[in-house]
Amino acid sequence: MQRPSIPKGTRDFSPQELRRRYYLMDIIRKHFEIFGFAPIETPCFENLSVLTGKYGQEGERLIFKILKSGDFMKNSLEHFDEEKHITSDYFSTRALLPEISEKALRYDLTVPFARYVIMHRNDINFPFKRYQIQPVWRADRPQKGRFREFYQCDADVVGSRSLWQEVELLQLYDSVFTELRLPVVIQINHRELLVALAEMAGIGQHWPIFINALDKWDKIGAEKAHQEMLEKGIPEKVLNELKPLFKENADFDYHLSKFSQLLVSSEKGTNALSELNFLWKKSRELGMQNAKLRFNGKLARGLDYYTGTICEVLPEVGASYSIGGGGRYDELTGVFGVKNFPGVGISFGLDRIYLAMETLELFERGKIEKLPILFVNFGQREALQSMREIKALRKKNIPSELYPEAIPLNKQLQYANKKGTYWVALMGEREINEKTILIKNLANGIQTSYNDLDQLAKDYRELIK
RNA sequence: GUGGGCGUAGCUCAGUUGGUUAGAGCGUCAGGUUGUGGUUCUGAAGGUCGCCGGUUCGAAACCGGUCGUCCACCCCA
Repeated sequence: MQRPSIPKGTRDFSPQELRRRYYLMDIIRKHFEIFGFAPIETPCFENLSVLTGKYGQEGERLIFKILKSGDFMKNSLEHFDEEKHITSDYFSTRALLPEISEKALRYDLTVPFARYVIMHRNDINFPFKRYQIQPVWRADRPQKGRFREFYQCDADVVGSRSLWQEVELLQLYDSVFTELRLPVVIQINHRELLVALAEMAGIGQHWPIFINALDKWDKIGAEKAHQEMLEKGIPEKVLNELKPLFKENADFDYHLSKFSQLLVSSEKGTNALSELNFLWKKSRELGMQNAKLRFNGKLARGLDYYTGTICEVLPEVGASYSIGGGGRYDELTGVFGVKNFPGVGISFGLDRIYLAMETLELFERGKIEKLPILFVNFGQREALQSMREIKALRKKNIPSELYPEAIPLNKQLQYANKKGTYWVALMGEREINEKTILIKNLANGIQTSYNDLDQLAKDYRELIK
């Protein structure tokens, strides 16, 4: 017999894990609503044409394509006989793709949202603030903190160029991570600043190459990055000017003033810097509860569609991968042939937030597992009386349940213990006669006799608060 | 797409230069305990050593292939 398995990079979620995920989702959703975002959902798969050309070369490769259902190869093989196909790369994946696939799993939530906005633009009241919590799929090779199926929690605003949206989104990040008690650093940069730098470096339209090398600065070290840029044709003189700009541990103001001096003659650069300055100043005046804002001139972000401010969230400790990211994309709907729908948005990476929370042991059991009180089953007569009490407790929103069978008490306690139950209720002959309920706290073994259901409910509510 | 590590019980892993019948801890199940769990004691079940081929008198071990998995790069949440 064949052993069953699941595709690599996917996971089953068991009760304890899923409760923790729901806890995170509930908090994120709550703050989305408080900030005035409205929920939408889009299909798990889109027409392939909606997704292609939006994510850059790397991203394109990682889109999961869905095979057509028909017998499409039959057609292809007929064509194969023709001479012109034999000489071409007809059977290369690229050439074959339109023949075998026209749909794909969504790669992120932003592009489907842009598609949604275009299709519903006559019904939408702009500026439109939407949130979306759904899985996305990437045909990446899995590793630590990287899955092929994972959840994104996105909040985006479409229809406003106001920088107050950016300020608000930073506040949103701060609110969520403050409630989660997860210390984070939000790194901020601006796409136009990078473009301006590339222009100054004299490599104009090849700025992605420059950005890519810049992005490696932290990973491979300043010297190697320097060397790589030289090889890519960036003048030594320019590099020497740039170097001090990427100084570690310098504050926002330091960076802004240094860049301003360098880019005085660049309109793009000056504009980007004034936008960054606005974000920085307003965020400071409003105040951030916990999240720390850092300027990072090396932050690039690979997705093609960003045009303005970009940001990335990292856990303050044990930071190896981002747990959120976002930015402004003023031209995204343009690729669908509709202009003037500027957008800006952020994403929370649920799975990575989960990992960071787990590492720092920030999941509190009482907040996450609202486990029911288990009533022991002593027999038919006691079970009926237990069910009466359970019904009353449930009406008070106290989770409770009856063990379904009258097996020996130690077996029932064993079950409760494994399940993680906080309280077991014993209602046997003794208790029925005395009109009481005996509560056993499994954490410490202490037993308390209750004759008032309201008091019992109140104490339990306190316990799982 | 590129590079590396690891596949032995449900889980984590031992297994000597290749040598008879493959082990431990945890977990599971049964019992000591039919109104007291989590501790403890006794016992039991559980394996085509990932798969295919090769070397050998003999392979869990060595070689080749293959599949799976984890990690790193690229990129990203």
